[in-house]
Amino acid sequence: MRILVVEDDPKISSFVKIGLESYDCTVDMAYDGTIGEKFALSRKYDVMILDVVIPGISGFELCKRIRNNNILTPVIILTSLDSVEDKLTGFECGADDYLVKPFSFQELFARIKALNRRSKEAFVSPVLKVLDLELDSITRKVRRSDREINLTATEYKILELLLSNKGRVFDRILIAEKIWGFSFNSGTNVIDVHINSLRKKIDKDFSQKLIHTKKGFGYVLSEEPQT
Amino acid sequence: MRILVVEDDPKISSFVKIGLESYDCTVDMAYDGTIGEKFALSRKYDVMILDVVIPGISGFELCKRIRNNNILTPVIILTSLDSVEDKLTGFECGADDYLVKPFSFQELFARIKALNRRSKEAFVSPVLKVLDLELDSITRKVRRSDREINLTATEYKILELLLSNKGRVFDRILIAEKIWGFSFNSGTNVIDVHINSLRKKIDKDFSQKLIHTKKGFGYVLSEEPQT
DNA sequence: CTTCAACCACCAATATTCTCATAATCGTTT
DNA sequence: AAACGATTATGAGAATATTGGTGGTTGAAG
Repeated sequence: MRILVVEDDPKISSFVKIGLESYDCTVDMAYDGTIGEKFALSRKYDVMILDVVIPGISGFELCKRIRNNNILTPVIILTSLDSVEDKLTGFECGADDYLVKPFSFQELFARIKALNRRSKEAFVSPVLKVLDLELDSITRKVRRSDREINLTATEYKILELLLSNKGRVFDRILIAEKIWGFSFNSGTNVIDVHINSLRKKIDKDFSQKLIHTKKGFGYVLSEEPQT
Repeated sequence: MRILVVEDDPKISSFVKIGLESYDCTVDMAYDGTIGEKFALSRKYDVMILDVVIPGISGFELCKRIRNNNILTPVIILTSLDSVEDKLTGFECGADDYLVKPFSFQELFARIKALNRRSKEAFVSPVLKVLDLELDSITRKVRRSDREINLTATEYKILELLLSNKGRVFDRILIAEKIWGFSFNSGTNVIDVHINSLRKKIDKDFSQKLIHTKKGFGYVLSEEPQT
């Protein structure tokens, strides 16, 4: 994890730097706002930690400029300014969190992780999970209620598609495009057959069905019982 | 914005509820953890605010269960437990923020906005909406006043057409072209029949009608009662 | 040679779409 | 205001489309 710290107090900055590095983070330090801005705009970070009262431009101003440059990296304001007004200002400038000094390093790190979890999470999760159905894209294993299920390649691909877009309705053309790479419309019911065998393996023995038919449209994977 | 508040202290919960509602938020309240869980798992919120020390299951446990159910809604822990250990526990349970009582409502709301700003980015589901009627083209779900409505393929297509051109009058030939792909004029009243069944599902139980007839022309979807 | 995944063709069950006959409504003219 | 014709609404059932499921064929891998 790469982190930018903009802070002029050498004690605090080294305290933070050392702490973060002990958790395998790469830390860039800036001791004033102007230098901080150069870092912030030129490199990509996972999180930025900004003090407010620093030489050059203030942390608030810096945060604003970062957002004006369309950089969405999570920002934590870390400052001794503890009034509600200052906190509101911080959030208005586009900060994601505001932590008042003195602070516990553990709390700072927990907040960093929380922010980071959120920005990563949406993208890659090795295990897709809906209810008690799990698909591990690393080991390619599928389980329902901890019972392992053996899927063929095509079944797996279809399930992965539906599972990673839970709630989204796929029509047959779309499924064909995603699985076979081209759109052949109809003349065949391959998809129906594969869906059928998927259902046998995944839904048959469970009262809570996961694969639903949207008649006239296609199929969805959803935890809600079909309407 | 729809918010769940799980809090047993009536003073705090009404304080929060009134505050949020003055900012146009819809607030659901739960006074203990078990009821809170039911709400959290059955409805969709933009943010959930959890106290820790509540009857039934604790806020920490509740947060864990929410995450185990793959619900990514931002969670703020709001509690008087102010030790670093408790904070760490909160974040470990999957919370996004942790605010200690006593707190300023303004700060709480700023944190809600900050979380919401970020979680909105990832989640864009194009929803057509007129008044309390919503059509989600990804999940193909249609709701009126949060009540889910089941439409057939043709009904859905017609509604989508009207909804995405709210206020525009479509004559039958135009509707036929858009839905069936070619213009067959008259000799049939299929469209009337489908409009009729659409109305039964969408307008029948509501005093505010949305589908209107322009005699001699065709149909419009509009929120204004027609002249 | 055997096995198994992938695909295809078909049937029965079910849901949807459409036709048609009739009732209700609207606009216009008397 | 009443009456008329044109237009639209509606219910029922017939016609059609969609889908779940089964069994069989192909072709590739071991």
